[in-house]
Amino acid sequence: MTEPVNVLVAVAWPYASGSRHIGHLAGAYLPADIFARQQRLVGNRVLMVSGSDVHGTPITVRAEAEGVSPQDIVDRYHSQILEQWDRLGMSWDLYTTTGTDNHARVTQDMFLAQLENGFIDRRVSEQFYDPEVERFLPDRYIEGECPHCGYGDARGDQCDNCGKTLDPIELIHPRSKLSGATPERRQTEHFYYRYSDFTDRLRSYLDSKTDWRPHVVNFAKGWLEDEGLQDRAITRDIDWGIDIPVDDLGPGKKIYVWYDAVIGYLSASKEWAAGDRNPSGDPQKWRDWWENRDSRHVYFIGKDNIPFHALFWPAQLMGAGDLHLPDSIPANQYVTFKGGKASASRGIGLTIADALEIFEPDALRFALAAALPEHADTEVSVEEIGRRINEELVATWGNLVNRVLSMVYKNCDGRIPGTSGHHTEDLELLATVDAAFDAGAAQFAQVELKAGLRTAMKAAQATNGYLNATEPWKLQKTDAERAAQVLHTALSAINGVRVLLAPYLPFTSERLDSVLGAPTGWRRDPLAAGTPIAKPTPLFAKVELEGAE
RNA sequence: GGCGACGUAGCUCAGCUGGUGAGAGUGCUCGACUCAUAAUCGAGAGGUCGUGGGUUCGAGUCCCACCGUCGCUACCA
Repeated sequence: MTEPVNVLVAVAWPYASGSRHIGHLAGAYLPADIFARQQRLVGNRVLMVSGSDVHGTPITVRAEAEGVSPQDIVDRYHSQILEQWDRLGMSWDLYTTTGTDNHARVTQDMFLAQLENGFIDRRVSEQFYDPEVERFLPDRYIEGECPHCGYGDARGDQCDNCGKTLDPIELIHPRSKLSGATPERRQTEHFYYRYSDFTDRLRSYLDSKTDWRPHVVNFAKGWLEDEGLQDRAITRDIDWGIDIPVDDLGPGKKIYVWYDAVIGYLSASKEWAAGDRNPSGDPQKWRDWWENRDSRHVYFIGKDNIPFHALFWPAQLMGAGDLHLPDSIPANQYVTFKGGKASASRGIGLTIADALEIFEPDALRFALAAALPEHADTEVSVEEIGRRINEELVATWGNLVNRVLSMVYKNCDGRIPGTSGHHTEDLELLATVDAAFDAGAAQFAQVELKAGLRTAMKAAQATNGYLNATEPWKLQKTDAERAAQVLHTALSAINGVRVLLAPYLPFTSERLDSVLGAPTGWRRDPLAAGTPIAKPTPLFAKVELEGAE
């Protein structure tokens, strides 16, 4: 085997406002968890981090609408998200929030380093201001009449009716979404990050990423094509956010979300190192991932997040010092429902909570993993998820385990039989399963998780075929010794397949530990003959889908 | 408007740097089997690879145009 590598599995930070839907799950969280689990089995040192993004205008607006504090909103959704991760089997090394003191400190340190290095400066600009609620307004909080189509409720950034991109200045009869007041223009001073200084470095950085998915690298390069990256303000007139570590601008200003959110990958790594979950106890352990050229950083995000992770975040890292840049950003496309992008706020598709009401966690993970939008938008529906579970997961894998365990239980005194040698067909089956580990490892290295699942399922199908060919239920009557050999072989194959599937199906794979023992790595372990087995029960129940959805 | 991705069997999708008769899963038909959650295994039917041009000895795979779908368009993150 190759030397263990330090792998950072960095997962997009969900916004702690509103419910997550299964598009988010299939887009980022589930593939991250599958990948992380497989990498741990391979023997790599995995650090999988993420957390809830607690800053941003929408949270403050929602808080005001409900008459509670932003922290109340954050607490509500963060705990809801945590509970769902638990039910889904997400194997975080740390899932934190951007609301910690640690995150504020790391963000401020990075800000100061970039300021010191000359990549942050101050500029004055004009912004829209709502005099009634005394707050500066993001573009999309200004509404008015669209100058192109006359639609009355166009937002300041875009008209939902004709789809044209707008500048709030263009709106006819602009009004604040918060109060309805007519916005005023006021001057305000902010810190800007000089992203434009990094255009050339980013260009060669992206040019070196020849193995990235085409849609990711093309999209990122598209931003650099013309005049390169633009500098962006990284502070805001807002009172909910991280304090600016220098007081040059006066009160009422904070660091803005999208500058600090990506820093969460680093701050969470430091929080992990300093905490109880770091087995080494060394608070400097984060350096093994961030200050190590041989580590590998893989970012799991949806395609809407590509600019932030392929451009802005690398530029921030470059400006802060010698920290490890993203090695791979296997951004997924979208899961669609009836042709539309999943969106919890628009009521399209299923929320994670809805899905967990209908499907058991492993079955849901299986169905979504089989439909990951790795290369193109992928259509899913409740019926399709149910079909995948019943026709593929239950029929091929669940039934295989059940039929073999049932025969072993009945015919072998309830214990794993030993074996007195193998026939050619036995060895062929085991060789097929073992070969799947090599094929699967190659697919995981490319983060082709859908293909990895197919590889595992093919091994399961080969085992079903082996049973139909050898017919141990007949041998039992004529040649019990050979029947035991066959069952031993089939169970050994299952022992391999369950490891191949373990990244996808953590709960049910673990249920087999009592019979097969815990996996020791990305391989098929030998069986422990004589291990008693209980009367088998199916790993998965079929889903009953009544009528049309 | 600009940019990007996608458009391949009924359905959901693979097809890498162009090269023997276009694939998988599922569904459908037929057959085998009955240990197993009416599950399994085998065989078969089923496709103008969006449309029209072009490059090439040869294109699903490269180029152009068009049609359709989706997304992004920098103050949602």
